[in-house]
Amino acid sequence: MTYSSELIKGTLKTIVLKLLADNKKMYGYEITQKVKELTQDRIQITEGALYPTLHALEADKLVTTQTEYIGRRVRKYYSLSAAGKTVSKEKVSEMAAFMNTMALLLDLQPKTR
Amino acid sequence: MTYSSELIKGTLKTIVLKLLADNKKMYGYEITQKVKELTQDRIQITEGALYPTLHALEADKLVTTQTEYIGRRVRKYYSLSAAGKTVSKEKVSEMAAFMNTMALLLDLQPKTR
DNA sequence: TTTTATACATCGTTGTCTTATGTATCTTTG
DNA sequence: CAAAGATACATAAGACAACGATGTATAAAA
Repeated sequence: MTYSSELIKGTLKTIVLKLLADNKKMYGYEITQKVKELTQDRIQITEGALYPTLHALEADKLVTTQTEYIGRRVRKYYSLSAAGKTVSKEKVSEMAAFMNTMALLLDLQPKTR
Repeated sequence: MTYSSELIKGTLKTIVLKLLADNKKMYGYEITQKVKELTQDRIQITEGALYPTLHALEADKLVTTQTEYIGRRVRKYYSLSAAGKTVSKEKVSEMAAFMNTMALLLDLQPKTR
């Protein structure tokens, strides 16, 4: 089962930045698999969404890249820049605050209980 | 302070349905003010987003409307239909589940603590 | 009397994601 | 061994939601 994709909108960049903050370097396909695994298949990142996002992060200088070859196959690793680390933290805490507000609004038990 | 609006995307319908579940009948402007109040100005619903959403909910038969006049000014009240009540509950619990998953993914303290 | 608040509505633009498509290599399986 | 599936990148067309601007109109406050 997957969430109605509407909810996931706007969270992709945050997810990617957080994973990179935890893992030093990751490549695109690895990110999709990691998210699938961590969320027990509940969130599936499509490649059509991920790659443009990674390219945007790179254009914004939030990540740096390094290409490696596994046999003859290309693998493009992404790592957070200094700026990326800052933005990652900001995005994650913004998400946390937003979730608390939503919990309040939707009358769910708030985290501070 | 307002959240980077990206996060709010996809949650508007859920918010509206939840408010209507709690309040029997509300009109558009009232909804914008209620959300502002409940979230202490952290979430601001714009009219350009709200009215089309309300119209969509109506087209989907999730809400019924009734027009009233306050003096000479029109006010359009929205109420949940039976189907709307069901969908409201579904959307809210989907949102709750999604938030738990995101908390897990972002390594925030999960709600069950 | 002008500004602000209330109250509705639509429309063009933007941004994000989906779905589809394309290329290529490597591994597993019938 | 051939086909299918997994790994790995990428782009492009289209859908859809929300933003920001704009418009109309009434009521209240400054």
